Amino acid sequence: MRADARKNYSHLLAVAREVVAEHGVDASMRDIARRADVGLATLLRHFPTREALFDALLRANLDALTQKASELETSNPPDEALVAWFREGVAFVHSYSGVVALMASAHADPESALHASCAAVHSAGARLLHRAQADGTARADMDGEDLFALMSALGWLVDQPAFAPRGAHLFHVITSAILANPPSNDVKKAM
Amino acid sequence: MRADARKNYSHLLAVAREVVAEHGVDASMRDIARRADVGLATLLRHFPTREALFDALLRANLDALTQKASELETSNPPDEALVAWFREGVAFVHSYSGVVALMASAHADPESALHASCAAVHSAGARLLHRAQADGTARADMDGEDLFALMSALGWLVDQPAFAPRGAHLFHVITSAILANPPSNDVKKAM
DNA sequence: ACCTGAACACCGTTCAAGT
DNA sequence: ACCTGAACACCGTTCAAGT
Repeated sequence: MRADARKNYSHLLAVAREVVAEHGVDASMRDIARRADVGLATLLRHFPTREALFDALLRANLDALTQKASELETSNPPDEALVAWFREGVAFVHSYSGVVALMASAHADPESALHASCAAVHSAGARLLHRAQADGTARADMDGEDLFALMSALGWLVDQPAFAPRGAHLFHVITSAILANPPSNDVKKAM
Repeated sequence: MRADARKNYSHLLAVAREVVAEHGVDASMRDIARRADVGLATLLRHFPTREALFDALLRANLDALTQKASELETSNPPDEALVAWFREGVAFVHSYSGVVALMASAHADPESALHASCAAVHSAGARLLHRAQADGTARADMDGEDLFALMSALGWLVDQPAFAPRGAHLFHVITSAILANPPSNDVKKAM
């Protein structure tokens, strides 16, 4: 990669981060290019599709979420670790408006650039869930896929202005469904 | 309304129903007009905004959902009635792809054409919830808003190709969170 | 190698002109 | 009253032409 290309690349990424923070995942590619003082075709050259752009934007965060699961796995009781990580996950999908739909489709499509990172998050979560299930503190009739789905659903909920104010409470309700024997004190402690 | 106008109106509505069934709520207005063999401006004249179109498309179904709540209220035990209606609601938001986001925003915006019908659904659900709470079969720390939110979240989940296959199971998980004392047999009976 | 303007096919909105 | 084509300002995609 040539020097000017590399400079364009990182500048575009920084600008994209701003614009997406403002307008969510439906931000206009043209708008990003404009704000970066660069031709639209140049943006498309670095990121041929909107998904490629979000791959670059989100990969680090997704990997951090996977990493977080490993840490919690060794240092916390299974149920608290699960809830703490679940909270972390919901917060992440809330980081950019609309990102949850993107992840859901990336998760379904193996061709997607984000698929690998999503799968890593998925299985990191599954490990935490299985540990809590073995411990008897998480309901047995769930798997990593269900956990991922519920995390996404909560992410979607807090993304809706109508439901965002109730986010914390809805988190509590869904969490209590995941924990087989939900003593509300323990849940609050883990939060 | 003139005769030709009325004819156009109902024809547009029928065509819109088809196109939306195919392409979801993001269907192009231009496309609908085209398929109806009518000028785009004519479509916009009858339905000035996409939301006005969906008001016409969905109002009958929303009112039916409200009606359904009243019926269940008189003829079923509180917990079964609640679960049965909840299921009905999830099925409805699944009727057109993407309709759940539309409803969430209509619910938040009092100016929306769909606001009244959404509010009616909302309070019909709240009545069923309160009845089950008084009965002791639904958890006490929820209100109609939470019920509406969870219904929407499930609607969103089954709308995602990645999660749709697990819809029934996720319904069961969330339902068990709503019912304070969830004996899985009773839940299944109510389904 | 890398960048870019321009052409293309789409979209929703608006409005003057037709019947 | 009601309909409509056309102009407008947007969008993402593509590509020949520039450095």
